Amino acid sequence: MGNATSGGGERAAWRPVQRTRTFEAVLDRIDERIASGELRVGDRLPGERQLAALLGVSRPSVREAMRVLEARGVLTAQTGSGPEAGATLVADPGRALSGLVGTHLGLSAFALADVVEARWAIERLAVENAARHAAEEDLAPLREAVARMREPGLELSAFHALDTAFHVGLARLSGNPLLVAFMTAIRESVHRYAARAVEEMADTADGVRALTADHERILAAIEEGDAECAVAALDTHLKRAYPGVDRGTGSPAPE
Amino acid sequence: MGNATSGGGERAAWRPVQRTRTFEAVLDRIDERIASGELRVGDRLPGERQLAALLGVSRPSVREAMRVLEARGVLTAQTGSGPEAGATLVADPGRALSGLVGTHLGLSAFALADVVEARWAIERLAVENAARHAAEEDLAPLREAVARMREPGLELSAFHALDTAFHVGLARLSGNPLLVAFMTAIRESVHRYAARAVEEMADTADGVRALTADHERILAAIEEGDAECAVAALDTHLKRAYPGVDRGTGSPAPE
DNA sequence: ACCTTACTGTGGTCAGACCACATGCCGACA
DNA sequence: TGTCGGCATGTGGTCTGACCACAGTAAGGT
Repeated sequence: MGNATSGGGERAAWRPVQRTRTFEAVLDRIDERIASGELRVGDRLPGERQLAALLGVSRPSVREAMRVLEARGVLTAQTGSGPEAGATLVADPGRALSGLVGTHLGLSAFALADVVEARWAIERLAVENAARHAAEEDLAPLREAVARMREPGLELSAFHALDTAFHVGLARLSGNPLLVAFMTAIRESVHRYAARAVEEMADTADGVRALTADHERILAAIEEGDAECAVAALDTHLKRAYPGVDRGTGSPAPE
Repeated sequence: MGNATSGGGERAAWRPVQRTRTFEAVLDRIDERIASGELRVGDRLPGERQLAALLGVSRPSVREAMRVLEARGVLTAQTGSGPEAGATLVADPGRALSGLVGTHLGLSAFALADVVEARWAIERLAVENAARHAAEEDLAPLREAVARMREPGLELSAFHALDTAFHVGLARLSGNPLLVAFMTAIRESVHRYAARAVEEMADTADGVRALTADHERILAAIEEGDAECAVAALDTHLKRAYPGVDRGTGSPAPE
């Protein structure tokens, strides 16, 4: 087709043939089977050599496609033999999103304030949903996290871990896996790339106490099913944790 | 752990040596330089062969790391020679997020309602920001998109393209690139994976008219800087476009 | 002065080999 | 009879070296 430059009467613009690298073709084949439901979480892909033979490509091309799927958080690979070995489909969007957001933070494509702002909106939604329809038994992990924050002599890193557990648990309560992925990514990438800076608040015993009290208020509001109050408590909490970022709260900031 | 079942007196758990694949090591090296600011958008990486030599690894390992960076939307590769050739750092989180969200949608790790719900929260924030501090000249693209929606005999696909342009443009007005990426990803992946189904609304001329009127209302509210009204108009719009999804609206934001 | 040609360096692809690892079979030994 | 050790097998992980298509660029011929 469009190879011949001979003729002269073409009026319609030539549609440029876009080069498709073979690993992208492999990716498409796998994506098709995922979209059609033939491949589900827990399924294993054929071995790299076999898959390469089946698709008529080389092993490196298959492997590059694997790396992309891994970067999307839908594949893990195990060496060895036996039923555990091979490439397995998983659903781990959190890790994948962390890498994405983290790298873009490093590139300054996102500012820290941008990320915090988006997180704010996401978490408001999560808290609201949690207050509306959270099952009683699902609250246990959150209660435990908050309780541990009260333990005396808590290490700063331990507090941060509990804080993460609390907020990710909050997202989990919402029942929306996308929110969980988002919260996981934000916590991890902000922690890795923005280092301290943001979490200086928790440096003092008073800060820890205040933040913990916020957590308790949020949790209490969710237990009572009071969405409005829960969101308000969240706003207070985030305003305390990120003093530099006013936006994202909606109305309380009349500029 | 439990690898060595021999001894009996170890009280500290063995820290399992985690295997680091060499492409991950390469990735770390590049990530470091990104995080430290040595590598910025627009910079080029050394050639694959050279980079392999510099890091003491093979070219395939370097290439696998490249594929991951590409999947994160921070790298593109051009063949040929000259100043345009080679691997260039970019910031294209939208495409990367699209692949991620799309694949997870295909895997049913996310439900369509989950994605729409998150989008709702994100777009509320975007619209609010836009109403607060959008520059007058930035509104032009949106005005044009809306105007074109009024053209008679509009193809369905054309309407969808304009619709996408409008909503992504809305996110752009917010000044938060993360919101832009998110909106791009949602539009594209929902369109690819959920196919029609969701957009049946626009099937009728009446539907198109109603949705276009919504757009005009949103735009008008932003022009007047009335954030509250803009968000309300957005809610109306999304409620109309996705009748099945009630959540995400929360309360009309009283406080 | 212009066009053509060959060169160079880029990413893209391939084939084939070897390694480390994990399992499971099976024979040797107690 | 039971257990332990080692081999066979198959997995992903890695490397080497080669070739291709492509896009500039410089040298050469007209």
